[in-house]
Amino acid sequence: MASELNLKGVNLSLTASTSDVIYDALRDAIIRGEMAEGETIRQESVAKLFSVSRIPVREALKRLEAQGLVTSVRYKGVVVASMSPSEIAEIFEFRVLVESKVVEYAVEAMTPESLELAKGYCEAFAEETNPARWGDLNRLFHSALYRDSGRPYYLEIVQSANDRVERYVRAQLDLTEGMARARRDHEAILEACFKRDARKAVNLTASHIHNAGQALIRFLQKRSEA
Amino acid sequence: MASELNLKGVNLSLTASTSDVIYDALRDAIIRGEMAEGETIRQESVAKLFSVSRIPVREALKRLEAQGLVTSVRYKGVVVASMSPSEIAEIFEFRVLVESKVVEYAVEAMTPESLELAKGYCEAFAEETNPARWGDLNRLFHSALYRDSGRPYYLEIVQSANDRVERYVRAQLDLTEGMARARRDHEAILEACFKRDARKAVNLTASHIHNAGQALIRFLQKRSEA
DNA sequence: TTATAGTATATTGGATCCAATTTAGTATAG
DNA sequence: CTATACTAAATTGGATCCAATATACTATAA
Repeated sequence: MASELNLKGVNLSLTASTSDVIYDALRDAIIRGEMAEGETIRQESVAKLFSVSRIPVREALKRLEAQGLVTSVRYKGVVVASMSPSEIAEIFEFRVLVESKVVEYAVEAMTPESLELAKGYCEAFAEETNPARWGDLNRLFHSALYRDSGRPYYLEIVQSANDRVERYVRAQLDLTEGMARARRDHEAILEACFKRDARKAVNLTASHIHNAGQALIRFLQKRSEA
Repeated sequence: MASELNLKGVNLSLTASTSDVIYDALRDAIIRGEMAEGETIRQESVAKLFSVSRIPVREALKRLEAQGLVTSVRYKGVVVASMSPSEIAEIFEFRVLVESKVVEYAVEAMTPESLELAKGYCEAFAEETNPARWGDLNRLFHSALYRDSGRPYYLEIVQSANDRVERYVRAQLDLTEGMARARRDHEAILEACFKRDARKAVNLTASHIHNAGQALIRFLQKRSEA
């Protein structure tokens, strides 16, 4: 019957199958960095965790594979995908290209509600003391800025790209300097949006993402040398 | 043991599972337009076609769903995804943005082999009389131009975007004017690449995709009015 | 002691079976 | 004749079972 309930603005479709639930949970665990890269995901252990058979687990894993979040080897299993610095750098470069465009489209169309929403997340991000929440608030802030772009496909792609590097972004945010810089960047971007200064919002978004990527690469190289 | 055989430049990994084979076949059928949009795909009929059970079919369908090529409704089945003109227009706009960049990166790095390959496909495209082959040659030509970009992630995204609109592009190519225009565009782009004129190659690629998108939208609107 | 062969266990891929739900079809009431 | 309620068939989602393969372990030989 596809009944739905709308709760706190979150739309929970009751048509979700077990496989969907498992997909969401695994995706969440991966992008949050709760599973180490290279770690193999055992079908049986996931199945036990959710008290189901391996069938829906396997379907969830196929979807994660299609999204590039895990890689699979026949008769061996799937492992959490790991990315080389150059792969990460490429994704950040791509994000600069696409998210800049999305902001450009969004700024002129941005509703007062979206601006307020973004402002709220920006403040919450700046005030949040629990590092575990920074990643969420960071994404919520950017999503709020993008939502009025009128470009659902771009947003889908942006989400997918962000999923792949999310774990590294979070590691970067945990560095206090990374966090401080992100906070300043966010405030500047938000101000440009309030002023409907598309050009400025685009440039600030581009450099925000670019700089985050550069810092992240430096961080990863430092860590690999140690 | 992951043995592989390399045949005519195509790398056939023998590690492919049944589910992979089915995924490839269905994806191919969908993007070639061999299945009507909105058509529901019955698990059992696909399973019979490949003489297997529904299990690998379901896994293949999950992957297609993650790629956006089909949409699924619980207990009803999956249907071949259909796109509205505005969704198609968005993808073409996106392709202009991303593929232009890819060409820019590729032109300077393009090897003589890639140039010859592109030339070969360009000529084959121009001379091919069987419309069913135009779509393949069109994609092979563009892929040849992109392959030296050094941006595997961009290429992944470009492929995914093209998959979604491929069926419509083919319909457009079938219009003789569409084909004639594509041929001229290809030759001009190729010439710019041979001359290492990145700026020109970028501009030509952008307008090539842009114009194809515009023509396609007009075509679809005409057809819907009739 | 170490390397190798062989066996046992663990794990994945696929087939078959059952449950939940939808869809098609039929009968009945108005 | 049409609309509705009921039943049967078709279809999907999930569980359990079996086959194929990989990994871990053990024993044996040098």
